[in-house]
Amino acid sequence: MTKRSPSPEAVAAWARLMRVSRQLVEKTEDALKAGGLPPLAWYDVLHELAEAGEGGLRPFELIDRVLLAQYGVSRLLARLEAEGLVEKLPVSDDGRGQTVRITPGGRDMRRRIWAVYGASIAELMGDRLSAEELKTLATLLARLRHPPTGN
Amino acid sequence: MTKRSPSPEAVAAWARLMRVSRQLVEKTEDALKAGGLPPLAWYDVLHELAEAGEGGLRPFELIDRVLLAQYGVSRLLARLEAEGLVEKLPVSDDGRGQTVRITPGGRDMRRRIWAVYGASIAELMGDRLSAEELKTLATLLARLRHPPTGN
DNA sequence: TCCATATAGATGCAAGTGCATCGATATGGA
DNA sequence: TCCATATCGATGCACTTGCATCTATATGGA
Repeated sequence: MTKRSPSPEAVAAWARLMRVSRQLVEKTEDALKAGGLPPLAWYDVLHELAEAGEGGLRPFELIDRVLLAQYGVSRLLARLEAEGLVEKLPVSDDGRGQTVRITPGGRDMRRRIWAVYGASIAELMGDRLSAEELKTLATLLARLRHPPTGN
Repeated sequence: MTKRSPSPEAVAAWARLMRVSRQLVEKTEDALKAGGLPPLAWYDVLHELAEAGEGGLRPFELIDRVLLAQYGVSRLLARLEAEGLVEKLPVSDDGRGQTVRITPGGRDMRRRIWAVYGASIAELMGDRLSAEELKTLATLLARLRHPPTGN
């Protein structure tokens, strides 16, 4: 099988995507640090758990949602639990598993992170592109998803 | 100062951008690993040094180009040197500094990485969006750069 | 029932990263 | 000239991540 070459347009778009996404993450992480808040990954997990409600989520369900490896989820949950932001409950019908639920403290932390995170998004994206442009951008990016029919 | 809230469009575009960029990086890093090749960051540095030619670059010049912290560049260069992919030369007019130059082995490695990297870009971007769409995407992303007048 | 295999989640170890700081040289002003 | 300050690059230490593997439980077929 022969290796293919990307078009100049594909390379240019790739380069922009790599560079800009890293810049935006860095800016946002810096803002969180400046506010004495934990990294973005904590927000992602707390957000998913808040959405999930009282039923909580199984760790393996978090893996694809937050795009973290299995051991990454395991260790992140251990840290969140140590901070009292989530609690782990045994699950009755599967002795191997557990259910992870957000605590009131976790909801509060999620809110505090969002105050900074949301402001960062507003500044870095909302101020720079119109609503129409943002929709176009999201649509184009959606076409790059993996798997193509997924999220 | 009051914290602002991002528009739904900004949040949606942000979420897509974060998720897709991470998926693309992950896919590409996986392809490199599968080929027994080093991470993307190595390519970035080798690419910049190849572009710079025989004159090479000072480490501090690499910092902004590859979006790495000072200590990140320092240690990455040490690894590249240990692999014989770059060489460090003293610079006559500044006793603190050095010039880093790519070696033939480094150029070869760059080529080998590109065979996989380029194919990955072609598959992940070129196959999914038209040239027009790629241009639109790159243009929109460029508006998110930091600093706004920069790269 | 028993056992081979699969799945959920945790973890030891090596490698990478962030932070703070260091040593060395440069620079500019008194 | 001298010294305070700035810049270049490296590094010790703590923490995080990746990889491989482990333990424990579940499942399905003979």
